[in-house]
Amino acid sequence: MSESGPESAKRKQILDGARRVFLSAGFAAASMGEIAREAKVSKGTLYVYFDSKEALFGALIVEAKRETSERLLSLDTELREARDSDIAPFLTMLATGLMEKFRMPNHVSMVRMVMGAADRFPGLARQFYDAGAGYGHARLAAWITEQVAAGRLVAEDADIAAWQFISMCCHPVSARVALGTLPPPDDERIRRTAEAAVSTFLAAYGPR
Amino acid sequence: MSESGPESAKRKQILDGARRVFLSAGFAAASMGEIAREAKVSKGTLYVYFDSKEALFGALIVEAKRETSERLLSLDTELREARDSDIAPFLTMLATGLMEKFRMPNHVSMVRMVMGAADRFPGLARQFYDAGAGYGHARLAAWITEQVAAGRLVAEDADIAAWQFISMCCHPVSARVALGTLPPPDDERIRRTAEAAVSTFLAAYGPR
Amino acid sequence: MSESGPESAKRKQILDGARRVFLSAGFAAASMGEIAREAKVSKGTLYVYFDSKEALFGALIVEAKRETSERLLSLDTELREARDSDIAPFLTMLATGLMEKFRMPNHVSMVRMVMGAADRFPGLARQFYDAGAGYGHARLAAWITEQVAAGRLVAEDADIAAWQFISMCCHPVSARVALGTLPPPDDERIRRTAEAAVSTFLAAYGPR
Amino acid sequence: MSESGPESAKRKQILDGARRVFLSAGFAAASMGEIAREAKVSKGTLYVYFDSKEALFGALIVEAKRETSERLLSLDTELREARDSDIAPFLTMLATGLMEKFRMPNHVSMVRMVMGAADRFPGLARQFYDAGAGYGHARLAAWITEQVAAGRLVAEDADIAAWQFISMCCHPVSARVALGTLPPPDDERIRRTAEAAVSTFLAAYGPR
DNA sequence: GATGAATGAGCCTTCATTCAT
DNA sequence: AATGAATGAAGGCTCATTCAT
Repeated sequence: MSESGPESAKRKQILDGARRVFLSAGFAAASMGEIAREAKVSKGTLYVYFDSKEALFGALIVEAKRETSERLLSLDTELREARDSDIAPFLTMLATGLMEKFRMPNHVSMVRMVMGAADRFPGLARQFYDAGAGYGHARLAAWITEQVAAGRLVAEDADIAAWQFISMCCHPVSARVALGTLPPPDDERIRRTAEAAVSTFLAAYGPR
Repeated sequence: MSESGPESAKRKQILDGARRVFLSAGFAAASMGEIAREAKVSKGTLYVYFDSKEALFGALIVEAKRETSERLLSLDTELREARDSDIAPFLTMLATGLMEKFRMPNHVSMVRMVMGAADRFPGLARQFYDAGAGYGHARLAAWITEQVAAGRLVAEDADIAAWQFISMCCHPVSARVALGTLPPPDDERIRRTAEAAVSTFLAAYGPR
Repeated sequence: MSESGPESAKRKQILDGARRVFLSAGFAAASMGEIAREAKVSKGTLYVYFDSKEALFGALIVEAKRETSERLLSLDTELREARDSDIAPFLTMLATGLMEKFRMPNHVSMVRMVMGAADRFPGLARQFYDAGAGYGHARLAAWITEQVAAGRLVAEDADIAAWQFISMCCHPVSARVALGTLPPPDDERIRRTAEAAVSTFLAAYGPR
Repeated sequence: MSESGPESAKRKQILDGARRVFLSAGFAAASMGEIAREAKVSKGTLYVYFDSKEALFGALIVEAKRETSERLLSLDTELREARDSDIAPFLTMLATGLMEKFRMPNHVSMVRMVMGAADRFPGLARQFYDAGAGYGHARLAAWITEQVAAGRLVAEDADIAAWQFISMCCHPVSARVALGTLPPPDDERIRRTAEAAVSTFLAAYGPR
C-alpha cells in the first residue's frame, strides 16, 4: 500500500532536493538531473511524482506557500493576543520577526527565485505573494483597523499604514541583501531598525 | 569608418534586442538565437561585439547602471535646490517620482532579472544596486543630514530615516507588482501613497 | 542488468563507430554527429559513455594500444621459441609479419591519425608508440642480445641493430603508403623486401 | 604595378603565417582567423590570394615541396662529386644530414601535418612525398646503380638497397620523435646511428 | 513503484566565406 | 588591392523527457 499523493515520503524527498537546486540556481538553470542526484532518486522517479519540470517547480512554490501560511497562523494568534497588551512592544516584536525572516539565506534565495521566475510563472508568483506578503499585510491592516476602533491608534487608511510599517522593516533588508548581495544585517542593526520603524509608525499613528 | 566600441550603432542594436529578451526571460532562459532574431543580426554578429552570453548580459547591466546613474544626477540637482524650498512639497515630488519609476514595466522586469541572476552574478547585482538604490539612499541620507543641521528636520539616524522614506514609497509597489504580479498602482494610488509617506515621515522627523 | 563499463556492448558499438570516423577524418575533422550516426546511437548517448570528444578519442587510442599489446604477446612467444631454431627463417617470418601489418589499411589510418594528433595529444601518441613500436623494438633488442650471448650473432649495439632491422621492414612501407598514399606492396614485393632485410642484417651481424 | 602571383610579397607573408598555424594545429584545427592574425593581414586579404582554406593549405604543401626539391638539388651535386671520393665518408655525411633533417621541429610538424591530412588530401600528400622521400630515394638508387656499374658496390636490387639505407637513418628518428613524441636524438646518437647505418650497408653491399 | 539508458531538440560558440567600402 | 563587419552553417555538449525492465 503506497501512495504518490502529497503525503508520500518520496515525494517530500524529491521536493527537498528540488528546493535545494531550484533555490540556488533558479528555475531555468536548474537541471532535472541535478535534482534527481540531490534528492537521491533516479531521474525517472521524478516523473512518477511530477509531470514536468514546471510542475515540480510549481509544487515547490505551493509547498513554500503552505509553509508560509501555516507560519502566519501564529501571527493571527499573536495579533489577537496583542489586542490588550501594549502596542509598542508588540510592534517591535513583529518588526524584529519580519527582519529576521528577511535576512535568512533561504528566504533571500526564495525571493530571488520567485522574482526571477515571475515573468514565466505569474500565477505561481502571485500565489507566493498572496500567501506571504499579501496575507501578512491584510492581517496587519485588519489589526490596525481594530486598534483604531479601540482608540489605541489613529489612522485614516489602515491599508497604507500597514504597508508603511511592513515596508520600513522589509525593504531595507531585501534591497540590500536580496538585490544588492550585501551581507545581511546583524542583530544590533535589526534591533535599531525595528525600533526606528515602531517609533516612526507611532509618531504618525500613535495615540494623541 | 566603423567602430565596434561602445558607440557603435550595431552594438546598440544588439543591446536593445538583448534587453528585450533578457528582461522577459531572465539570463538562463534567454537564448542567443532569440536575441539575434530580436536584434535583427546574425548569431555570429553577436560574438563580434560580445565575447559571450555572460559578457552581453554584463554589458546590459552596466548600461542600465549607467543610465540610472545619469538619471540620478538630476536628483542631486533637485536635492541641492530643495535646500531652501519647503520640505513637504519636495518630498512629495520625490516620493511620486520614485513610485512612478517603480511601476514602469521595464523597471519591474529589470529588478526581476537582476534578482533572478543575483546568485550567479553577485558582482553585477551589486553594481546595479550601488548605482541605483544604494546611490539614491546615500544622497537622501546626506540631504536629511543637511536639513537636520539647518534645523528643518530632527533625526538621530539619517541613514535609517532615509531608508524609511524610500521603503514606504518603493516597497508597496515592488512587493505587489514585481513579486506579486499585481497590476501597477494608478496615479491616484501613487498620489495617496506618496502623500502618506511624506506625512508619516514628517510626523516622525518634521520640525517641532 | 546493464553496465556502462568497458564491457558494455553499447560502448563497443560507439567505439566501433568512432574508430571508423576518427580513422578516416582525424580528430579535428571528425564530428560527434557523424560518429553518432555511424555508431547508430543518438548524440546524447555518446556523452553517456564518454565525457567528451577528447575522452572518446583517448579511449580509442587506449583500446588500440591494448589490442596491439595483446598481439605483441605472441611475438614474445615466438621470440622465445626462436632461440633454438635457425635465425634466418625466423627473421624472415618476423619481417614479413611486420610488413603485412604495416600495409593494412586500418594500420595505415591509425598511424596517420595518431601522427596527425600527436601535437595535440602527445600523451596518447606516446602511449600508442610505447605499446607498439617501442615495445616491439625493446623485445627484438633483447632477443638480439641473447643471440649475441649465445654466439649466434655478433652485434656491439643491439639497440641500434634492432632499429635497423625494424626500419628496413617498416619504413619503405609506411613512407610510401602512409605518407605517399601509394598502393601498398603486394606479397611478392613484401617477400623480396623481407628477404633483403634479413640478408643485409645477417651480412652485418650474422655469425662469421 | 602589383601582382598577386606566386612572387607577391604579401602572398609570402600569408604563406608564412599559414605555415606556422597549419604546422602547429593541423589542417582541420587551424582557423583562417588565426592565420590572418599570424600573417598580419585581414581575413579578407587571405581570400584575395587564395580561393579557400584548402587552396591555401595546398599552396603551402606545394611551396614546401618546392623548397625540398631545391634543397635536394644539392644532393644531386654531392652525389655526382661523390662518384670518385671514398664511399664510406660520403655515406656517413648523407646519413648524418638525413637524420639532422628528420629531427628538426619543423620537419617533424610537417610530416605530422601531411600524414594527418593524407586521407583528405591524398594528392597533396603524394606531391609532398614525391618531392621529398620519393625523389631522394630515386636519386640514391641511381647513384647506387652507378657505383655497382663502377664495381665499387655489389647490389642486385638498388631500389631496395636505397630504401634500406634511408630507412635505417630516418625511421628510428621519425618513429620515436614524430610518432612517439620522444625527444629528438642528440648529435652523439646521430653520429652512432649514422655510422652503424653505413657500416651495415657496406657489410651487405660493400666491395668484396 | 522505481530505475537509468536512450533520445533528439536546442543551446552556446566557432569559423570559412562574402561583400560593401 | 585591402579591409573587417557580417553571415549562417555546423560543431560540441546539455537536458527534459520517455520507456523497457
